[in-house]
Amino acid sequence: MSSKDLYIGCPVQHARQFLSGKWQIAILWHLKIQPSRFIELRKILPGISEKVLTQELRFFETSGIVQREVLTCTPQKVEYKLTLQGQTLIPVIQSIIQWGYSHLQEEKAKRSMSSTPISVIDELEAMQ
Amino acid sequence: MSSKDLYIGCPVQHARQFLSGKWQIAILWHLKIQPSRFIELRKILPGISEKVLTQELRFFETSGIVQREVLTCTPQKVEYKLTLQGQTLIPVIQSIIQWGYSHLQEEKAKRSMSSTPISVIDELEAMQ
DNA sequence: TAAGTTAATTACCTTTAGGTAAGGACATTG
DNA sequence: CAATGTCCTTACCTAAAGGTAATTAACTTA
Repeated sequence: MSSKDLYIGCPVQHARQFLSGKWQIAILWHLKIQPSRFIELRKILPGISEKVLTQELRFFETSGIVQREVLTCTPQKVEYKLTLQGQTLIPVIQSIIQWGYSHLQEEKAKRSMSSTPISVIDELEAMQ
Repeated sequence: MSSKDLYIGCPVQHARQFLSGKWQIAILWHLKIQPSRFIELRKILPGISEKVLTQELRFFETSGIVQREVLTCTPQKVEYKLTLQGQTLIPVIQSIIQWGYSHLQEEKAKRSMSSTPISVIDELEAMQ
């Protein structure tokens, strides 16, 4: 039994398939901003490997979240875009990103209130 | 550099620390429903190991998401509950679970429309 | 005092996720 | 026809996540 099938019936584990991967949210978020080609996604997500990018695109495709479209033009292009189902994930992703952003801001605010200079904290972080 | 520190500054990766673990959403969701003891969480989350449960509780504690409280009563009790910061995650988690639930329903609807009897599909799934 | 309960911790292991690097298929351009 | 660009696939490896099981410490109950 593969991990993808492990949690048939649990909403949490079901949703997790689409949101917990390192690059999944970033991929879907960018496809919401605009339908994109393979190469564009690779550029906009610095650090992602081609293996994982195709892997996730295939998974989203077979799950009905993303639609793959081969454009007959020159040079050859393959465009990926969200399906209607995929678009239902956008508000969820939006709330995740919004929370991440706010929580980061709060952390920064807390640090700048402390007596330790920010520069020192940043240095310490960089050393790790 | 640990994976927890890898993405300082990126809202997506920051939020992912709290939501992508196998049991994280389930733990927080239950703590929203009610403050709980270690043993209660273990019971309500069948399959979670004690190791992972303490691990996540420690992480949430040091992140300011969950508050640990030792109750001076007999028998000894340790209660975990969401902090104010932790409560800000609840709408996010709610939208994730809601989506998971709806998407599961859609999948079921699709399967029952197909010509293959559900029983056969279920058998095939069980075989994996 | 022995046994049980609660809340852990730890060492060890397996599984999964993700990264690296090589290469292939197909088309276009020079 | 060689070189280049796009969109992959594959084999192999490392690192991270998670599970198992033994153990502990503090306390309680019989």
